[in-house]
Amino acid sequence: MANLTVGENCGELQVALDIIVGKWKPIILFHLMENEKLRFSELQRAIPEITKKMLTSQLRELEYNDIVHREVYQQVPPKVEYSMTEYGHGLTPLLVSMRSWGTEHLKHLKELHGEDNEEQEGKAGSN
Amino acid sequence: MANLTVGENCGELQVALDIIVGKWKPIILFHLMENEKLRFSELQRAIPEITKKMLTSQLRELEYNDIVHREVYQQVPPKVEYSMTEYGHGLTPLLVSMRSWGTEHLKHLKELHGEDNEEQEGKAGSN
DNA sequence: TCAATTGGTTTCCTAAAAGTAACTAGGTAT
DNA sequence: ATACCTAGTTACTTTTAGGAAACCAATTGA
Repeated sequence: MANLTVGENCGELQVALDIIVGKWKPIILFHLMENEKLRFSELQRAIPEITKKMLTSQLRELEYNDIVHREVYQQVPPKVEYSMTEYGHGLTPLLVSMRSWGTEHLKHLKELHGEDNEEQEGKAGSN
Repeated sequence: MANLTVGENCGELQVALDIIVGKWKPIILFHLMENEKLRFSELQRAIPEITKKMLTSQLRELEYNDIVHREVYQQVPPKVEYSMTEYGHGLTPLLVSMRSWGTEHLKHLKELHGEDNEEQEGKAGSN
């Protein structure tokens, strides 16, 4: 992981970030945090906008990182269940903290900029 | 912000994520957390690999979100100082927690996969 | 007169992330 | 015989993030 050399101390933060960024990972994780076990198709139904490809790839990355467990039942039609690992549950407090901070920040932003301008959202629009 | 409708409860997490993702934001934030005030050029020197364009855009987003303050001195050659806002300091615990978690996770990954395979790093290499 | 200074902006380009849609296996129900 | 089911994979396209390099303005110092 090349970014480890970037900063004196922030490579580790990137490690944490890498696990939860990816447009779909947070919502996948919250569903798994709330549900104990979910089949592939249940996740698909819970997150209708996600494609199979994305769901698969995000789950595989989470599996690689030992955050979720993948249980394959040898039967037809196939059945695969996903669940948080014991280790993965250690991520929960962080996720919850981030969500709380985000909730407060939304309010803060509305006070600052008003809730009208839904366009720019801080991405410094030009370029 | 379209993602607010994605999940019942994870849009807020995305809000938090949006602020700290971006290849350079964490390191910028850590420098500002440690330094009280830094000029644009000091940040450039502190993070040599970053381009002006990236530094500018990341700082602007942080400024929009009231995390950093931008102070312009009307003089030539220009002088601009960046610092964490009071509000921005509220982000520090989260950043520190994420870094800690990342540090531990690196160890965990090495136990699982060994420290040899530096290639894939969980991005599920095929496609 | 001309280079050096700072804090940018602008245009163009590449690489990575994400989306679309078609295809697959193998057993079951019609 | 054929359509349907699940949990994917594959090939291709679009979108977004990020990078390289040139340009700029106003003043100072040589």
